[in-house]
Amino acid sequence: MVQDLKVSFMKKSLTLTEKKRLDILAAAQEEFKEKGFLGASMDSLAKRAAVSKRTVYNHFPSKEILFHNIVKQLCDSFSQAVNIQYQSSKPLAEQLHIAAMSEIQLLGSECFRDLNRITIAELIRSPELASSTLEHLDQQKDGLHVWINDAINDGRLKAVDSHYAAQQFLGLIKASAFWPQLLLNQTFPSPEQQKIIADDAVLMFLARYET
Amino acid sequence: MVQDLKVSFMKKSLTLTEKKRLDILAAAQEEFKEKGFLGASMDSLAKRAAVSKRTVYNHFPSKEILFHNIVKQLCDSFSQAVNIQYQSSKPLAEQLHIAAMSEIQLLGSECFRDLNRITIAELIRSPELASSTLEHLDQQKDGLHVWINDAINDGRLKAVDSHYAAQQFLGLIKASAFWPQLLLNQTFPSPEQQKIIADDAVLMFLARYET
DNA sequence: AAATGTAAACTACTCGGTGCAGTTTACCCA
DNA sequence: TGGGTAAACTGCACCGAGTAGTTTACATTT
Repeated sequence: MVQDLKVSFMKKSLTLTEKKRLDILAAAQEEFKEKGFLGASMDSLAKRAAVSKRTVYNHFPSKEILFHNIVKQLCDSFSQAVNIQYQSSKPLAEQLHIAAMSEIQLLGSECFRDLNRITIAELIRSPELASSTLEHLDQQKDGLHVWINDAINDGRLKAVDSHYAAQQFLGLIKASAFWPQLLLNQTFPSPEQQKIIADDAVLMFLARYET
Repeated sequence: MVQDLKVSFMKKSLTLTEKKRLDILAAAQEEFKEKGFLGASMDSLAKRAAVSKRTVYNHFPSKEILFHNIVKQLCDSFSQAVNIQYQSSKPLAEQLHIAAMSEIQLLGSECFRDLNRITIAELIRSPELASSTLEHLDQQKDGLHVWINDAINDGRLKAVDSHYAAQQFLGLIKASAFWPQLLLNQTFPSPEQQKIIADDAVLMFLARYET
């Protein structure tokens, strides 16, 4: 009984304060996504969250800190990276195709798109503001580069700079499934188109690098 | 003699009012490049140009119009597009390599880099603000897509979507010679690296699409 | 009744843009 | 070559709106 009260009390106090926090984060994400760091207004943001501006400042001491929290939150939300484990028993094409498809999935995911819409514009002019994005931005590349190294050591790929090769592979994919969507608001490729994009990337890559 | 006088006279008269105009444009380009459209300040810009703010507004009625003039000026400065003319008598690899190299040259040129630093950030959030860039941004792609169509009609490339194929080819190049420099401030590839990038792009492309 | 969270007013700016008085420059004509 | 006229430039004050962040005073809850 006493415990029940205590639990519900703590739960409520947590959720009520915490709910405001989440409301603020959600509103801030929208605001930053729409208007960028400079364009976003703390007043408008507070209104969006249906919360007093003072409450915003109770949770986040400054606009910059709030921005960093947004970026951090978005980074965490897709922490499961594109994981590709080299397997010497399977065909390279099969493994690469899986990697390509999961990369495309990542590029198309809501949170990844949001993260990029928010940070890339800031990245161009103030690297420190969006610095936490950098590692995440190309963390897939690192996974792929390890896979390529493994395949090279296994004698199944030509000995090339694995970072460079990974960059090529991902560039091929992003050219169709990332940049046009980010910059030109093109629609994201359909599942069939995704398959084609992945296939083409794999074919081109192996035609060049397979031993 | 008379002509000399007239020339120097006209030159002087033009340059003095026009010089201010050019000073303003130069200062505005720096300001926008450093701080973006929102971050740029008309006061700071006027001080940079060593010109009264009123004079700025005498030449350009608003910040937005000034911005558009900057973008227009930068676009015009590399109006000579990447021109690739299909020639059935020459090897595809040779023609593509030339196209790739001139594309890389364009990507590395000062004015093109400036244009992109200024417009891409705005492109993400306010397409209309940087709309004039769109055509120029991918005008090379259009040239390449015509070349691909010609090669297909000549029976030397498989029948594929030429826009898509051009996108792949340019994506391959941009992955190494554009995006890392724009977003991560990486150094531009050396001439030897450029040659490698171009070669790889050509090899991959032809391995996939040559008949 | 105490405490907390709230809204609204407030501070001390900066912004884009304008009005204006006075100065400098450019150009034409005598 | 000199003088006059018109245009352009200057610097300043100023406007209204909006900014991040802070204070104050009220209301709701427990």
